[in-house]
Amino acid sequence: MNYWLFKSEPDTFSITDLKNMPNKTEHWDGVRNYQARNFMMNDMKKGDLAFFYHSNCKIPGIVGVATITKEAYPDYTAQDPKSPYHDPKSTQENPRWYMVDVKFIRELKRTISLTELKPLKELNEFPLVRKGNRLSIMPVTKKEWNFILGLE
DNA sequence: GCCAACGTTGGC
DNA sequence: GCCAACGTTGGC
Repeated sequence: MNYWLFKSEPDTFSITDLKNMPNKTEHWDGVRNYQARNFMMNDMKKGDLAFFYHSNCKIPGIVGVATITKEAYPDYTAQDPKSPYHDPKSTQENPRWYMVDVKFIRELKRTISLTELKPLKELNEFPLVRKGNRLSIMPVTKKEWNFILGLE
C-alpha cells in the first residue's frame, strides 16, 4: 500500500466538503500537472491512504485522512469547454488528464500546520516542506506517514 | 497583494 | 532541443 498527500484550497474544496459529499466521496478532478498525474496513473491503488492538505489559506496544513476508492480514469472536465479545467488538447480518444476517486476517512484532531512540519528533520526528504514545491499530489513514505500521524 | 519558484509554451 | 516569456502556485 502507498501513502499520498493531496493539496486542496479550502475555499474551493475543503475536508468538510469531502465529508459532506454523498458517500463521502469525490472525484479528484482538475489535476493539470504531469508529475501529479503520473503518480495517479502509475502508482495510486485502491485502498491507498492520503493526507488531505489545505493550501492557500490562513493556516496551511494537514487536516484529515482519506482513501482511494477508484483508480485512475479519464478526467472528463478536461473535455468540457465550460469547465475551468478545460484543456482543448485532451480528447475522448486520447485523454490527457486523469483523476481518482477519494473518500473521506476522518479529520485530524487538530491541524498539523506546515510551519510545524518544516523544521522537523524526520521530514527533510518530504516534498511538501521543500522550498518552491508546487506538487498538488505527492507520495508520502510509510515512515513519514507514521511520523506525521504521531504528531497529531 | 506580493513575489519566488516552478512548469509549460512556442519561436527559432 | 534550447530557452525566454509567460502563467500559476502557494506561502507569507
